[in-house]
Amino acid sequence: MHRRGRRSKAPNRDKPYNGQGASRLDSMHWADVIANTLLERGGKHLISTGITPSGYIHVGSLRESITANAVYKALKDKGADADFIYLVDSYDPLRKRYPFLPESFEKEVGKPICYIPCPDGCHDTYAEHFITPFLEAIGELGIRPRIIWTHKLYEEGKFTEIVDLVLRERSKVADILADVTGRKMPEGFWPFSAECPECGMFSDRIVSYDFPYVHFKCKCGYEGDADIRKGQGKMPWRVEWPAKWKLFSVTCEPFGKDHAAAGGSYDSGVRLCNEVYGMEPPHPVPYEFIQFKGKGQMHKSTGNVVTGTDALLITPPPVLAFSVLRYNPERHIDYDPGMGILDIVDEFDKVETFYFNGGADEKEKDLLRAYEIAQPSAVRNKLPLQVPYRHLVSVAQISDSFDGVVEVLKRSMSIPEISGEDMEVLRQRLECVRHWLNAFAPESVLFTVSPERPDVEMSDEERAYASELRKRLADTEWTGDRIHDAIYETAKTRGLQPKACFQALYRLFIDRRSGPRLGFFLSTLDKSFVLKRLDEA
RNA sequence: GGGCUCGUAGCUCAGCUAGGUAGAGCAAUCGGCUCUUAACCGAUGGGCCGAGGGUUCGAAUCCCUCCGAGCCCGCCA
Repeated sequence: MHRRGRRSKAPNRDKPYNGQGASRLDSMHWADVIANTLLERGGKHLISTGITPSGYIHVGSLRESITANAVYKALKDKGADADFIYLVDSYDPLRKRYPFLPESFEKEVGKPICYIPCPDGCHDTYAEHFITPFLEAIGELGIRPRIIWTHKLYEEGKFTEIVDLVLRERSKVADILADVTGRKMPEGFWPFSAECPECGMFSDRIVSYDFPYVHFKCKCGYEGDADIRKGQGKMPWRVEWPAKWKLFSVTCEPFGKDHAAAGGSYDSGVRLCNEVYGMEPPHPVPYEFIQFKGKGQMHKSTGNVVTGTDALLITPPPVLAFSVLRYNPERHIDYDPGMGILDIVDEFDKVETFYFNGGADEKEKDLLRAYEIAQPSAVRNKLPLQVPYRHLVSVAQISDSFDGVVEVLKRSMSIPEISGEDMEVLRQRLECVRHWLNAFAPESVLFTVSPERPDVEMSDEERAYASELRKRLADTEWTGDRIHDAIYETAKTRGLQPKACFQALYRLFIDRRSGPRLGFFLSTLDKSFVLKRLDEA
């Protein structure tokens, strides 16, 4: 069905890239499928998503933004009238004192996070403290929705009509919730909690309603009125979520599978849309969570998580986006922050090559599209410089400075010159490699070139070998191959096992018994440094 | 009690919404001037497609059942 619609579009409208621009491929990438479904509904489109920034925000939430952004981009690519908003649920109460919070925050539990102070004193509020780095992170991914703060919506009275509606229809709302969740609704259920001016907590002990005032009693003993026009209270989650759909006319929303379960909040939202709000519910895009391999399930509440920011520290942004976009949203992702990350970058580079140079087969077209959508900004107009990521892992450990790394790369890969754009990519990737080496890399790939001769024992034989190798290398062209040859040649003439020679040299340079391919490795080092070290053997 | 996803080569997964002789990457093995070491190039090996049944001329692909793994909902968000 979507196919027909797609075929009717002007074929090969424009041809941005040499032969493989994926945007005009018959991509059936899931983002395009969703976009097509939305287009069949016609009209304007609003993608909405959001979060309650109650703690450190993990990569799973990054998936939500990446997913929403992909649909948004796909719509835009098809010329649709589309917009994308991100709702920061800043008016939600702090659920509990999370382990990462000081004890003093015990008294803040129950208050809206927009009125709780920043735990580190670096932001104006608790909510800002946690959402700011997250928004910066998605910004790096090129995701820039309109940011909307829920507490402001309440303060500005945007929800007034809807709150009035649900209060008047409260028995209907209660019936729907009871029906969907299968639970018995409490006696005096009101779809509203008032914010107590006395203690700052929310109270759901509502006594009566007479527009615009909700009369309530607080646990703290306070009794009074809350003005629904002035942000003096809020709807509960299951009611508020569809209220946002109503307020903004949301047509599509990605959400975690927790909301998607039968009887979950999407189900009740749909019923409320149909039976109370009188609108068509948004097209759902349920997505599965991302798990960091070997780290167990992540939970916002434990604080013991790999945050979205952390993920970006070790993963180049387009690569992270790509690694999410390549899978269907409902598929769970095991994100391997260990060696696996090297594979995913390699995969990304391979797809990148296909994108620009062609060679992808039919089945890989969706990957090309994923690559395209993953770009934080416009797709480059030709194949970017690709430095094998694994090579970068070695080089990063040889030189501390960026310039030094560039130097080594130029020498070991014979790259004539590097464009500004490529330099940026390189810089970004190098940063990621360094963070990865610090935090996630397995011990087996780590090494340090000792600036001074390491305190290792060398046998007479090994010393003699080093001495002869030094002589030979002095006249050797400084390339990996030649050095490699020299190492073997020397071993041969002295009747030694190459293995033993390798180990001796590794010990001498990095104080280990094994390491990166030796010839290439030494070629990345300064020649006089190498000769000097051999002298010191 | 209910829902979702997954179970295909050692690992990560394609292929399954157009049923027709099993794919990729990584790993492994072997080669690249008598040279094992984590760049690069090339080659090779490796899978009764979780199990059982059904539909079909034909099923990894569709249907049913079962087994196994993970997660979520039935508090709150």
